[in-house]
Amino acid sequence: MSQSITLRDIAIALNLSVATVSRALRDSYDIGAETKKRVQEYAAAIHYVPNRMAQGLKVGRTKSVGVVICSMNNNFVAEMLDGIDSVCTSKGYQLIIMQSKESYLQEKECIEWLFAGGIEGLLISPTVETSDFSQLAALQKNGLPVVLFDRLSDQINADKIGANNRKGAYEATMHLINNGYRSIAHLTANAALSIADERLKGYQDALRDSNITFRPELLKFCDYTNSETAKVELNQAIAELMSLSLQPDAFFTGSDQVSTGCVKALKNQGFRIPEDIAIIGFTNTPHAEIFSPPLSTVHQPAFEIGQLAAEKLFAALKRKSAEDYETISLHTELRIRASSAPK
Amino acid sequence: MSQSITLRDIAIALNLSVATVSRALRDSYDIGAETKKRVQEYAAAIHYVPNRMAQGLKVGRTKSVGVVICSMNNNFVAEMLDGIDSVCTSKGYQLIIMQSKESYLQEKECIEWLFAGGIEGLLISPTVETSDFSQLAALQKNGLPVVLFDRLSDQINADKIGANNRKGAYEATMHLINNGYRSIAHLTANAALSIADERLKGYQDALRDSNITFRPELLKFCDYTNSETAKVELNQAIAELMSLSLQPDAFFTGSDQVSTGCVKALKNQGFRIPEDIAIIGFTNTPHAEIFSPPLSTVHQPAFEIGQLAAEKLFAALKRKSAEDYETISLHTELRIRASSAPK
DNA sequence: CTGTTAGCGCTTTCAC
DNA sequence: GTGAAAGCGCTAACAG
Repeated sequence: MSQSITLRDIAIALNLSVATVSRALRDSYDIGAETKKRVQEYAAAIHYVPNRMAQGLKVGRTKSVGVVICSMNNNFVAEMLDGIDSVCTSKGYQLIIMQSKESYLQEKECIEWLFAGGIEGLLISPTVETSDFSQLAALQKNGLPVVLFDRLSDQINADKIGANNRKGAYEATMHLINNGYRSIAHLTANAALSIADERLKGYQDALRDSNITFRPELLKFCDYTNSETAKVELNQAIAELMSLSLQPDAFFTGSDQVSTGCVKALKNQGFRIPEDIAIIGFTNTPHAEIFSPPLSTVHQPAFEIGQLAAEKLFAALKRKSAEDYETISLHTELRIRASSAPK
Repeated sequence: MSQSITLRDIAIALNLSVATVSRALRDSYDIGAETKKRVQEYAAAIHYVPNRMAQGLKVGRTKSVGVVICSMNNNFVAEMLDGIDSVCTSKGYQLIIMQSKESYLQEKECIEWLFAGGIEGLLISPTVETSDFSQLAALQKNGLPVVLFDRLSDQINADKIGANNRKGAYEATMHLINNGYRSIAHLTANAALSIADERLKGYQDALRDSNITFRPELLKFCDYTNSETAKVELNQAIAELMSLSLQPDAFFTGSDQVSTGCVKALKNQGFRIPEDIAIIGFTNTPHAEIFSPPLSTVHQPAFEIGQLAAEKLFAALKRKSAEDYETISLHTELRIRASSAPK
């Protein structure tokens, strides 16, 4: 139990009242310059830290915002966080990051912890499991601005910032088709994710527009919640696809983990890219260009998503009475490399 | 300003006293089952969240620990955080992550924010700029357990968990020497970092033990604090090295960013790996095996570093009177791939 | 079983 | 200019 230094300690040491010390530290007008200096120097010397719990209790809320993400174990999320961070820093707000690890329960606890700790706003990218948004809605009603980013949901009314996944997926699939591929498999993340669904739709749009019939056996969902089983699952999915009588000639992969995982698995199983199988994937890995072969990607404006989400949050913070919610989709960018070279 | 629901609100609504409501929610022994149920159901229905600032003020500190890292924009850090997270979750503690962005000032603010918010322990990997540890020391004296991880420092007495960087660097350099390379350049991160220093020492140890004279012109520091200038700096460093009359035949790279950056830069400048220049680097990128060519790496037990650091923290939390500090170095692992094939 | 009361550390009127 | 006192929301004696 850490015994912190309190205002009272300083007051006693300096033979002043608690009120005076408080005012001196907050640089209040009506405190003698001499006293002010004495107090401030003493406080600095003993590394006094005001108890934010007491301060927050008294004064309302704290200059901080919280963000809840599932995991930051990939570059895409890290970039979004950087975007959020840049805005918060410029506004003089502290950013508190918590991981939900794809667990709805853990997510609830994070949200509660953050709210109970006095954040002024919340940025969240929900877990796969999350379908009940009543907790968030309740907090919103209590006046807490909430912004969803990346993974969005219709279940809640709020500002939402994400990538235009459907369009990105459409373009990626079209690119493969234009390069002569016709049997395009789609490997993607957990079906419950909004982003997975949108990407699937984009993929199907492209097939339809190109008069290619959608073959359900070419669609594989890989649950990347558990990274231990994920690898096995992915390897199996690929094995199944590649033993089809009508083998696919290209993969469109719908997530970061699946994309890089596929390249790894394909190489391990002895397939050549793009000769045996072409591939393009949704991933922001900065290493795509030094893969063997360089990996074509659908690149998401991760930093911008984070930035915009944070800006929306601060805007909502300003106007208090939030009602005119907005959903914004940012454009993705096709980065064509050797892995999807013309057939 | 979010207006939260308080115990008083519930008390009034249910015609009870605040104390009774509090006890009912904490499932206290001496509350009627009926009342308890009524209170709990009502609280859940209106999504009551206890104000942690008030709670913390009253009861001491909160079940949470803080971690301050510079950036989580790389896999190594993310893995360490996962290690920390796993321990915290199993102990029922919340983990609050804050980024210092290599700024000493920002770091100070993070630490202050966390402490003021009532964390019970602190895990920290200091910034490049950090040389004054008096803030941390003061908090320690106030009873806050502090554990350093990855980036360590002699300037403070605390538990410290890191990789055996010197040995890892020694092994990597030896590996290159054993494979026939003699002009081994060392590109590494900011000189101020303890880990950079240790890796440099390991590199020099290996040269000495192999009777190869250390050539200062083969040593390049690349400041990766600013990722915009970093790329330029790295490209220039490589250009300088490769235009030496006594050109290097191998690189030993001392950090995550430098390692992958080097591969990129070398390829861009048209050098073949390992024919023109071999390379082995300190990095935990999960993609090393699908690089072109697959990149030899010194792999750090990132998850374990995080795990051990967190365990040390909880141990210190238990015994209160921390004094017998320990520094633990975990072994790194050489992962030999094609980029450092025999000359 | 439930209510009353005090106090955690801080800020902020209101006195002097 | 400085001090005294109230109160933020909560918990924990102490009463009843």
